[in-house]
Amino acid sequence: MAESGRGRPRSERSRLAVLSATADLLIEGGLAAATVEAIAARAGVGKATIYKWWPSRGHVALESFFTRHAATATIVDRHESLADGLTAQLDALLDLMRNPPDAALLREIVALAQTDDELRAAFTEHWLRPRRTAVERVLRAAVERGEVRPDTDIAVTMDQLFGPLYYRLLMGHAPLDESLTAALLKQTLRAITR
Amino acid sequence: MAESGRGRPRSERSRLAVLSATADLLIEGGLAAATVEAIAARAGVGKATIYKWWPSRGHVALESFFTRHAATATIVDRHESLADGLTAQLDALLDLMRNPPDAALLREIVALAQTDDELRAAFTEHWLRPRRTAVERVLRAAVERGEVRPDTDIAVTMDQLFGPLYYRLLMGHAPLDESLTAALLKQTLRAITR
Amino acid sequence: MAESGRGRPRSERSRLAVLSATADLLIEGGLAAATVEAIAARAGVGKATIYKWWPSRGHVALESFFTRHAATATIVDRHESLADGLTAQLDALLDLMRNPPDAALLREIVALAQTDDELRAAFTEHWLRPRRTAVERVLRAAVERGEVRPDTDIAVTMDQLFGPLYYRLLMGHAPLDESLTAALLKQTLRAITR
Amino acid sequence: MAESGRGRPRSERSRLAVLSATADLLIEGGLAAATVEAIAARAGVGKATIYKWWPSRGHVALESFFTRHAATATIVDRHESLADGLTAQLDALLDLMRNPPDAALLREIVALAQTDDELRAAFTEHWLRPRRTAVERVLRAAVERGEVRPDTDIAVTMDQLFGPLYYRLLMGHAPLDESLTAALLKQTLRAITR
DNA sequence: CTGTAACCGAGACGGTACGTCCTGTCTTAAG
DNA sequence: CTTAAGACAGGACGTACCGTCTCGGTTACAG
Repeated sequence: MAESGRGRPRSERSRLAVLSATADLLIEGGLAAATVEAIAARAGVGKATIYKWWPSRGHVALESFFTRHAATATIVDRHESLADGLTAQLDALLDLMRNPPDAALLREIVALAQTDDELRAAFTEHWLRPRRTAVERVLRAAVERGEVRPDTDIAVTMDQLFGPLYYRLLMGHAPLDESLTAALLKQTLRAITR
Repeated sequence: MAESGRGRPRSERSRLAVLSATADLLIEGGLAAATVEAIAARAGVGKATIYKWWPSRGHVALESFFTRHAATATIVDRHESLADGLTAQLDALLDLMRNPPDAALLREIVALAQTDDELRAAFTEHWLRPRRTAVERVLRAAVERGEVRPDTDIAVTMDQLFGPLYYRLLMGHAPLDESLTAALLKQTLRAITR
Repeated sequence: MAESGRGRPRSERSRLAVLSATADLLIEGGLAAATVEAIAARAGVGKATIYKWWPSRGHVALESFFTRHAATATIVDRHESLADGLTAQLDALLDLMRNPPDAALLREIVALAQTDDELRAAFTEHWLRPRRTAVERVLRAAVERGEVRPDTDIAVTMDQLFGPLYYRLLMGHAPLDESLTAALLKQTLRAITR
Repeated sequence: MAESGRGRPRSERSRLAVLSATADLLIEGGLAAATVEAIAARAGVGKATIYKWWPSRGHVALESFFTRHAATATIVDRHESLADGLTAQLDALLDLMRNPPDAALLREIVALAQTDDELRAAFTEHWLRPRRTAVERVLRAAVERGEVRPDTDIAVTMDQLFGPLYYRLLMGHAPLDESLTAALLKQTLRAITR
């Protein structure tokens, strides 16, 4: 009953200015520099405009981060072997984590998400889920082919693949070096294949 | 000699008042409530005294947290079997993570540590390391007994045991239920035993 | 055009709340009690708002002080005789200095002004200048009437009228009693009239 | 009754170190830099030692200031003429006020004295009084010689001589130039001589 | 083609916490 | 009993952001 389309529409111009300003600030000074005030000033946008379209600065950063890394989520979609499929996903994530600016941002977003439930949900939904879904497809295909034991707990298996990467990223107790994904994969395959 | 013992000595009374006030605030409102200002006010202590002895509020919270959980680090010290030794450590950590106040605090400390290198180092050193050391001892003993393959990467194995717990704690993509440690253990043992 | 009138306009409500809170605090505890923090708290205003519109707490106190004493500056504006004109101005200032709260505040403002150039300039401009201008007009009129010697140094004459009052106020070496202005006037008239 | 000479005597070494450190700090950064903490640190003295022997930092500064300017108080002590005696005193004070570091310190001491009654008393007693006494002696001698009218208010006369100097020093509304004392003297003599 | 609703930039607002500085008091060990 | 050292409680400082608000002005659909 007339409710849509009335009034001035959202300015696409502002949306892009915000995301671009945020990306710049993130590069220059990390999430700490991407305050709402700084973003608004740099983008030539009112603070209220930001609050109107994003729930918090974390969401803006997240959207900016997603935009840059949309591709890596869906790397695996072909009839790859189990090992190749998993390797592709893990290496893509490891590469990202080994790029200092990306790693810093990822860490800071996870940090922010600990005190911002909405952000944590968004991160889980739009960052973790696609990657887990891709890996899950690979694993389920291998189960069907009989390569992987049918009683395997898929969720736990994925946690044992991804978990160690985030664990090292966040805690810094051990390096995220190139051999890591191979070692993870080796042990995991031994655990889940017949 | 001389140089030490000069001047008024540090007040143990204040130290305890700070830690006690912090513990109260953490319970009541989480890390967000444990501001330096609130701690100082509640403890009847000057802010400068806090800054003098702790580098940041995160360290105060960390010390308060450690004090409460000092015991769990060294649970395993007997001639336990491989499975029992690992289970004991993992379950102790899982129990802590399943206690909402502890879980919330742990998450917030990890979050703070992402933008406070000194805090991250302290957390790694005094929280992660003792637990990893205990598990490492169990694993090495099993290697020597011939239970575990000698070419096993101990560090990666520990990451596959602990990592998934922190991963689920921080991301919230899956529950931290009682069956988790069992599943982790089952897969890991299959991967590392002959 | 444009550029002015942009953004939310300054809140008159806040301005008045600040001045009123300051006046209260000055009465209750003198300038020492009128800290920026206390003013902000009492006025229900953010500290930043105070810093935005006043360079220092001294300026707030000064404005509050001015508001109360705006009238006394322009007492003399009629065709008064030389003696009456000067007496009116001096007595008005002496009355103020003999009122303990006003005297205390005046002393403290002068004190603050010694380490705050901007405040000293504001005090000179908005407190001293109007009073000196009024007296200067009286003196110049008397010069034109031939009552006062034409070679009289007007500035020094005013310093000899006002100076002793501030000198006694600030040093406290002698009382500011009612006979003071009469004595000052008597000697000064003897010095400057033919 | 044994009461004196017990225990360690006051350290003259410390007293001098404090005064010397204060003098240095006053030169370098004015009274603002001469905090009790800074003096103690520079002098290699405990803060408590300062508080034990001086009521406030203002008194330390005052003593340091006095030490440097002890001479000027008693310039006049010979059988000088009225004009010469007054001129000598006024010019000595004006010279001091025209020396920027001295002027700044004098202003700041007067400022501090507005909120420190003990300091104001000390300043009046040891700074103003000797100078006023010297001038008073000159004036009274002139009265006795019949040069000055016997009904002259000596105190007010001195206020009209000294007051304008402090007034200009503190308010800065007019310069403290060389002609000032001459003008003051000219008018004052016209007012008080027969 | 005019009214009106939703948007926009600018930026002021009340708040909260920050980390620093200084005060005046105190608690040691050394002399 | 004084001293140097220096820790202590307290309190104000001036700054930085937060998230909300109030302006004047713009945009575009609806009547």
